[in-house]
Amino acid sequence: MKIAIWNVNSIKTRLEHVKNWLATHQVDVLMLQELKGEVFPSEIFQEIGYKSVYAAQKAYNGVAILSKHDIDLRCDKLPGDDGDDQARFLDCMIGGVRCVNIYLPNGNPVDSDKYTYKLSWMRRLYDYMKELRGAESDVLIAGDYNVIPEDRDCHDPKAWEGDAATLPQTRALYRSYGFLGYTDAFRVNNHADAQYSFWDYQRGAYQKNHGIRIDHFLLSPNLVDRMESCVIDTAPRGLEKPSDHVPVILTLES
DNA sequence: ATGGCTTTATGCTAAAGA
Repeated sequence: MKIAIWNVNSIKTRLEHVKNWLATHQVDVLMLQELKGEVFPSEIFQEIGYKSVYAAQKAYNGVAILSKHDIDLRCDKLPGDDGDDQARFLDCMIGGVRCVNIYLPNGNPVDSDKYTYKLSWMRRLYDYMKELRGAESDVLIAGDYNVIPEDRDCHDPKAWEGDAATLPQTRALYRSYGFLGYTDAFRVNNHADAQYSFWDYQRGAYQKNHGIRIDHFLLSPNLVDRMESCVIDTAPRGLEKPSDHVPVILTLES
């Protein structure tokens, strides 16, 4: 079973990229972030063999799950704040795997309520992940975390010092997911530096590989045992009018 | 370098992204 994540920075603008990528990679599940609009082209994905569910809003945020198999939607809002109406969360059961798609808030600037929102969102996610660890054996929480877990996940740690993606409180909350028993799939077998999932549009960042790794798969122990590989597909970043993020692909046994 | 690009929006400048 192959499951991928991809922050597309507007599904409308990236539709052809996504369709071509699916045709090439034939993943079972693709979880998208940053749809950036109310409209989602479900019919177009249906035509190429993918069912879909989505949570969208005008202009910002938005998440979707595409799947070749039946999707059992469990929840489309992260519990814990009734006033939070941002489209950043989808929880589904697909082929026996609990798949949670997240677009975690960016949080900058850090002296604003945006960072407060990020931290409270991360605490709410902790509670949700804790519940799932008790209820299910095969769980993955994946998507755009907007967290650089360690300095080695960043080309220039100095430049990111003080950013909402690296602040000690952010990293502490991210680590707390590990204490619940979740593992960063990418780092199970890969300890190389300079492995990134995002490059800024400016200053030729991609060509110089000045990137950061912020798109992650966190896996429950059962899924770590089932994991065959977790790789970043950097190729789409080199296309015309690319997203600033690239897909990460998880392959599970059977 | 203060975002130097990119996207969306009852749009033509502002806000957000990371």
